[in-house]
Amino acid sequence: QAGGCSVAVCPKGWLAFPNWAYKAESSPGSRQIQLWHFILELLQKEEFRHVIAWQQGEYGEFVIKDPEEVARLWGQRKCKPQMNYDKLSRALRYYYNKHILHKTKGKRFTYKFNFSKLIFLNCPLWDAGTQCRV
DNA sequence: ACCGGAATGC
DNA sequence: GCATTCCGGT
Repeated sequence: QAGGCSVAVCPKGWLAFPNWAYKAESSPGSRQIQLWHFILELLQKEEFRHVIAWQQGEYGEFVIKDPEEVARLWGQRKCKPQMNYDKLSRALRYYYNKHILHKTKGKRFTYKFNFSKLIFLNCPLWDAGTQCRV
């Protein structure tokens, strides 16, 4: 669609978020890949469903099924072979204050995206009235 | 497992 | 600004 709202299949039904969320590399220039972007990239692909996947029920919630494998893949992308889940999870924790992610308390390896915040922060052409709906 | 401060690098 | 590394604390 014009404006750039894409739709992806998730176990419960549909997930909608903007096109830029799908891109492997950040569009302008060639900025470094960001972790939340990489996470969305893995979630998008079925081949990684056994490593990381959307959680049923809660919109934007996902479970890391194989933490060390996700860390290995992330380290591979960033050329950081010493990457592990301890370090990766610290990076995820920095997203809490930015309201990009938060932890689902009580559920192991489970986090939740705040898509509306991501859209609001990173898609300046979108105002409050043009929210993406399912 | 999960949290968040501190130092450091790019 | 966005992690990476390390780590003491819950």
